[in-house]
Amino acid sequence: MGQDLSRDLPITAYALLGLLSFGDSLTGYELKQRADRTLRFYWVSPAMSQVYSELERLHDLGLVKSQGDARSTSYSLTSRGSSVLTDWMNTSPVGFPVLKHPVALRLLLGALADPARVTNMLRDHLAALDEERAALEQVRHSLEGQDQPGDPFRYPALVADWGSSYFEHERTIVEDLLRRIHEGT
Amino acid sequence: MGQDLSRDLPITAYALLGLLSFGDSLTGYELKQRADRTLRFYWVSPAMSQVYSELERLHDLGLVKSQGDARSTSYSLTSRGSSVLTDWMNTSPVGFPVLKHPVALRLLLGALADPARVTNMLRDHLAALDEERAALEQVRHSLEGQDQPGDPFRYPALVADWGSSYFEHERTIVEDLLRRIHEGT
DNA sequence: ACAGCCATGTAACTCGTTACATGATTAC
DNA sequence: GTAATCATGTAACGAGTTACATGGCTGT
Repeated sequence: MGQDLSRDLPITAYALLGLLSFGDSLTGYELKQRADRTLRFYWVSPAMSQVYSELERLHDLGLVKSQGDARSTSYSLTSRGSSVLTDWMNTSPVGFPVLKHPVALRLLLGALADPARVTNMLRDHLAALDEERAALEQVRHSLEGQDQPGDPFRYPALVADWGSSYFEHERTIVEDLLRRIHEGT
Repeated sequence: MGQDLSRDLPITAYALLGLLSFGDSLTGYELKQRADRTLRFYWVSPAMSQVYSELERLHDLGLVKSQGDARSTSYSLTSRGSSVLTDWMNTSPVGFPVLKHPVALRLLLGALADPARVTNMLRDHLAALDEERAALEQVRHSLEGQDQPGDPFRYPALVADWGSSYFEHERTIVEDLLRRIHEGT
């Protein structure tokens, strides 16, 4: 029982530690909500069941401590957890982003599909993009007033701006593509 | 033996079928190279071993046919493979992109890291971005002359332009972030 | 001779998902 | 009372990875 301390954790584990690094104590359920609100834009929001199993592992490793009963347990970082996370931030190899883009993948094969399907797909993507962007901007607004240098949410604010700008630009690209597809017909 | 025909294939299987939909016949090895050159920008380039196992499954399902011996086997689409792929293009739910962005994830937690580390990370990301973009633009150039409406590589060209524009914009965002981080210090 | 590429696979393993199951608390 | 939300887990499974193993062919 327990975990092999010599093995590296998956990045998702560090991400969850990161979500716990803002000073509060969260239940698995709340942690999942926070992941849905923020983490999902730059990483992935793990399934509920994975949140619980990951918390169990982190607890076994002594990186988080729990309080409360079986009915409702909340977790917070231990000092070891905090130092492991800081160490990961400072020394782990970063790597290049991986994008799984089902719209681009299908556009690549656009010749195989009904032309109307391609157009609809891109239009639907525009709508989805707007929705996601609105959700992200809501998060961004909730950080206002605590987003200046030295404030606790400065970095989350920077990342949220990054995401917004990404969504905004993606919109203009897709609009462009729609135009190019139609002028050529 | 054989595969359960009622089950859906993973998207990666359709992606591989898609790479075989340009009329030629490829070995597993060549298919992996094509994935490394193109697919990796919008999806993921599967490991060598997965390419082989996926090809075996597609063969079992009658979606690709093989020619050659055990020394070197090349695969091409069957008409069933082609119609399954077209059907997937026209009817499958598309879904929103998933981005796993280790740089953004770490920037979110930037407060925990050495400030120099954050800066270096972003600068390294700029360099990596330029490399990736150069690779993609090389692909794009190889499509020139066959990228007009009606040409075989029109859609791949559109997607390559999408990718280029994405890399370009990501560069400007990161440059902006670097500026914002330094003016606030 | 030796390096590097072409080519094909097997085995073990982890991550992460979906489906399932349970029950308490809160709001209407 | 009943629906939604809060809360926690188990089980089965699939996708995809890394490590390993093999061997032919090509260029120098």
